Amino acid sequence: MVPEKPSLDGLEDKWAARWDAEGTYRFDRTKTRDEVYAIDTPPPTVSGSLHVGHVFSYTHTDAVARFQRMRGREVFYPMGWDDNGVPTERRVQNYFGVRCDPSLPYDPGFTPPDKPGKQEIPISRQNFVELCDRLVVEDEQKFEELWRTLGLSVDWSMTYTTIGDRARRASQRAFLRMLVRGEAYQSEAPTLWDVDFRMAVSQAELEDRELPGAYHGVRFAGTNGDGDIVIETTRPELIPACVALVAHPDDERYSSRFGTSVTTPLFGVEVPVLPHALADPEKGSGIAMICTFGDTTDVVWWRELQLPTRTVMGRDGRLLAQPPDWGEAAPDAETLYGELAGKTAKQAQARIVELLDEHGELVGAPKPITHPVKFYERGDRPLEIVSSRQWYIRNGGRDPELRAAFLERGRELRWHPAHMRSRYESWVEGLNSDWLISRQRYFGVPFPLWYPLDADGEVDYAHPLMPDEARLPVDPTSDVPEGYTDDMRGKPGGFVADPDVMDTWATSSLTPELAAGWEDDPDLFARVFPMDLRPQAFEIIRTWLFSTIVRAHFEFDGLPWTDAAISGWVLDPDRKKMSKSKGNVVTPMEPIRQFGADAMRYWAASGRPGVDTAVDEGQMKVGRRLAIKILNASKFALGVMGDDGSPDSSTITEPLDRSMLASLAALVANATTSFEGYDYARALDATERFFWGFCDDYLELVKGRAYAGSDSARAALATALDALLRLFAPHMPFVTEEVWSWWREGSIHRTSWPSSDDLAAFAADDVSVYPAGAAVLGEIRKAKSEAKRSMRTDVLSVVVHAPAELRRALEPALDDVRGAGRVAGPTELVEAAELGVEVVLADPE
RNA sequence: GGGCGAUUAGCUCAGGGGGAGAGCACUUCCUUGACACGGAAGGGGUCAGCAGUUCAAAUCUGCUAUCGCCCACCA
Repeated sequence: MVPEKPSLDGLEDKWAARWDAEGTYRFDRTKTRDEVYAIDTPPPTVSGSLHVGHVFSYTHTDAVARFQRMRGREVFYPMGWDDNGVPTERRVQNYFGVRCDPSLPYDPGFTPPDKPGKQEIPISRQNFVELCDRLVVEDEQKFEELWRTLGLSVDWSMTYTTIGDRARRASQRAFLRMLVRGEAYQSEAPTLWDVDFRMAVSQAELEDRELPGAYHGVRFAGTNGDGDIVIETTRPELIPACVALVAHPDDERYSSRFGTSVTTPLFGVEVPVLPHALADPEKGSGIAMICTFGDTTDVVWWRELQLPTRTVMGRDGRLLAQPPDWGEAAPDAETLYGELAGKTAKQAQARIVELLDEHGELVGAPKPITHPVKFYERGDRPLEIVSSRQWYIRNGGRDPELRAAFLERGRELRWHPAHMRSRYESWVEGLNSDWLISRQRYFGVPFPLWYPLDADGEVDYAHPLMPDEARLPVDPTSDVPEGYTDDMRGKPGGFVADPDVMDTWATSSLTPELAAGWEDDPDLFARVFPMDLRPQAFEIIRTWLFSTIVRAHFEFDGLPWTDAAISGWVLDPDRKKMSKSKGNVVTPMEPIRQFGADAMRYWAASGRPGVDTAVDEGQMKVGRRLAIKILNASKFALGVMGDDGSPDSSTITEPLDRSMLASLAALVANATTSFEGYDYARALDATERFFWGFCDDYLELVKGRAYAGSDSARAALATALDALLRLFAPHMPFVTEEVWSWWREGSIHRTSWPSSDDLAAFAADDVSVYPAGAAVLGEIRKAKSEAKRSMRTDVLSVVVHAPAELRRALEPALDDVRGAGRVAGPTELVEAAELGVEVVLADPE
């Protein structure tokens, strides 16, 4: 039933509801692995705001999903919600005005105030987690509404979260198995530490920021009559933590001093002068002080030169109240240290520079520089390095053989676009430590471990108590290890819980296992794992993609998927990266309402795989225009072709019709190849190009014959419309479904992708009739346009000058050209080297 | 410092050894029986620069410049 005046209005709501009611995208779990196409959907961070970036990359994946579904694969397309981790924790704090205090007991009757007060209310860990759960549900609904409006073909009965029972169970089970196999281990070691979050941070969460600083020249006095050595440091406040000086072994300025010692300024602590290849003669004065710990190089030196530890930096970012163990020191060392104790790094630096100056130990004026400083990606202050006990997962950072294995996994994986692999490789090659997975947070998956206490109440970390897998998930702060009772918690001879939670990536790295029902649903798991596709953005290759490979490699000795499709960034209209802090984030619902979901998807699909793409309302308008064109062209085709739902290809006899279908066959082959290579954009581009030509030229050429009742024209229109709607369906699911419903049964999204086989009867035909007819018609239009006349103007005569080949191609289409061009008089074909058309128009009335 | 990508019309971008392309914007015209939420036609480019390979280079190779991103050891 074709409407009088087709419209895009309301299509999103109408079809989203229908698809939901009819289960159009429901996963059929009777299918076996070889019939399934499984997608490891990125679970969006629900505490984040809705963002056009979401629309962009999820549309790409959805187009691929729809293509695969039409190709006959049963698409496993679940949706996850990432509600685990620091962003959610922060959001809950701000939203409810609360703060987690794990020492408090659970209050079952606690309700947060309507509006957050000025003072954060301290609540127990369990109360905090409950508020997280509550907020997350609200956020998930907003995302689901967006995805449904956008037309994502996910099976909404197959959702998962990264903090729910299943996720905690899977994370804990995976961790325990790694612990047993020796792939996870704990270690007391210097760790990058965020002093505001009071949390250890992994290499993958670091970013460098350029900060202003200054080289301070500082004098170290020689011992045994040696001269002074002047070092340059950007962190003079760490002088009390100095354990040695170090210079390059070949540096002649210092080679005579190796093996001697100097004393630190102010504190008079004797430290050795040592050679090490990592010291850069070009930097500063070429000799550096090693502190425990100012930077990661200090850690290397400290470890390789086996230096003592003199800790001054506290976990709160302030200098410790007590000085470190210096052994021999200047008489007033402790007094001087007292000037620094309790100060932040910045405050301590200002004070120690004054002290150095007063004591004449400062050489020259500080020289301002800017230098890269390591930050936690969400943090506000530079990271410090503190020694702490943490859990690690081996990732090849300290093991060349394992590193090679992960590089090999990266080569097994098919990357789209291919060059994205180099980001993976450079990351893996640059790893310098194992993956630190413990976080000193409250909201997350707890480590499922307890530690025994000996008779003196000392914790025995070397012999963690593990729960049986059947008990998972556990919360060790409320659950009790086998063989103990709750009243033994914290008592000598009893036990204590591991206080930490896992890094959010320790759970996210299991999304394929989680979505597939690992161990919880073995039947489903066998049908969908390992998966086909991981779609994701390039900036989390080092985290999400790599860590997912690590987990599957250890647990299943294989890749978690065969293909990775890496999307680019969405930039704001001025091509700046969008970020909350810049305030240039474009929210997606408004433009979807304004232009329509298909138009929004069109914009997204026009962004090439892996290429950064700017938000462009112009492209959305073009998409809208295309959607409207599909409605109107379909209306026309259906209007003239009768109710022929299944055209008989044997009636298509006209060379023009056959020629058009021959080029359509080529288009189908092209779009199919593009989609198979995950290039949705190229598929759409080719289809769109064909379609506009089809509307401008073929529909005009065939119009007269179709009105006159030509069986060939009608069947060709039906064949072409059928195929074109299918080709557009992955990109523009709403408008194609709407048109499909005018003349076909069922959903277009459960029909098959057009194949070259469908058009095989025409594929061998001469494609040149159609373009020849179109070219001459174009010349006639041009003549009318240049004469500033209406396209309705009658043509008195036409002389076509053309080479023989073109004339031969044109001949069978001539009647249609004459009809479409309103040529009333004679048409003559003349030999010429190039196409030229003489057109004589009727006089204006 | 190492790596990846980009540089094509005013703008946004395709293309990838043999005619320089699309959309937007711009100009002119057309209310025609699918479409004014239209349509037709047109103007506009030293394909960043230099060198090389080739019968032929926007395209392949090398170098340079500029931009973006990733990585790297904060003295």
